[in-house]
Amino acid sequence: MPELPEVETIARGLAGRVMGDVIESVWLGEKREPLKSPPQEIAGTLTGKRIASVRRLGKHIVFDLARDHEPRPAAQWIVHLGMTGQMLVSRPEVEIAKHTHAIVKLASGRELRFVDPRRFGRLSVAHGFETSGSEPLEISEENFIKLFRARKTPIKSALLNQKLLRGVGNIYADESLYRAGVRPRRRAASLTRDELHKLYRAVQKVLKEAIAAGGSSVSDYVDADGEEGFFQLRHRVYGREGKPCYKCKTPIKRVVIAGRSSHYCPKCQR
DNA sequence: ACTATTTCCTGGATGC
DNA sequence: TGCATCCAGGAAATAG
Repeated sequence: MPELPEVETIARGLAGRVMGDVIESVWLGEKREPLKSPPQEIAGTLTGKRIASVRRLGKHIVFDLARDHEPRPAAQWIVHLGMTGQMLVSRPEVEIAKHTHAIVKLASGRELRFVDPRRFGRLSVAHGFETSGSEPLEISEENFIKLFRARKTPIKSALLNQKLLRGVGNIYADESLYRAGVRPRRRAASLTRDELHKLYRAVQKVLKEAIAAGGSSVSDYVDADGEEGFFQLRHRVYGREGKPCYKCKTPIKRVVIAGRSSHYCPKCQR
């Protein structure tokens, strides 16, 4: 499931392959769920535009679209991959995968294909796209600590709240809390300054390491080249229910918090 | 202004 | 083997 490190990896891969290319035409499938903007608006905004840049914002992929010969982007194509979404660069002769919801033909002859079996992903267009929340790799420690002050919700839920931090999902929330030694059910406001300091460092460390590893490949995540990441090999708690903690051998516990499976070591995390 | 719960989706795993 | 049921979860919608 693509979170910040996976989306960063994908956006970088896409930038290297389609930046500067021009969109010739757009095909959108029958299903309406994957579209957040009306289909004519998406097709109309994309067609004829040059892809000036591709970047990540939270868990979104942002394609900056410019009119030919104009340096400033006139619009953005926003892609959220949801859980099972993939954005692939394909040659036109490659067979169209099941659950392909959009095909964008490029002047270079290749195609951008959006494939998403579960249809939790979303496509939209925008002008001056913004999202709420802070980038976890850019926020200052002082502002990070302020985010959680006076919040009654479990720290795990607060980490997943995109209006606070954007880009942290279930895997990296669990991995960060383990490294910070904090139990996921703790009320956010109950964390001490020292625990918040450790959590700040842990979130940044985990995200940076995961980006360096090309993300975590669980379920069907692959990057723009169809390559898997390998950070899943370094997960210390996520997906390790019942297995021994790497530090103390205590079996890792799994509980459900706000409908999300949450993994932690009952001895190392307090 | 927050917080908690429900809903959307399909493929893979599980159970009988 | 076949069929039914459950589960994964990001974010929006709904309810409190």
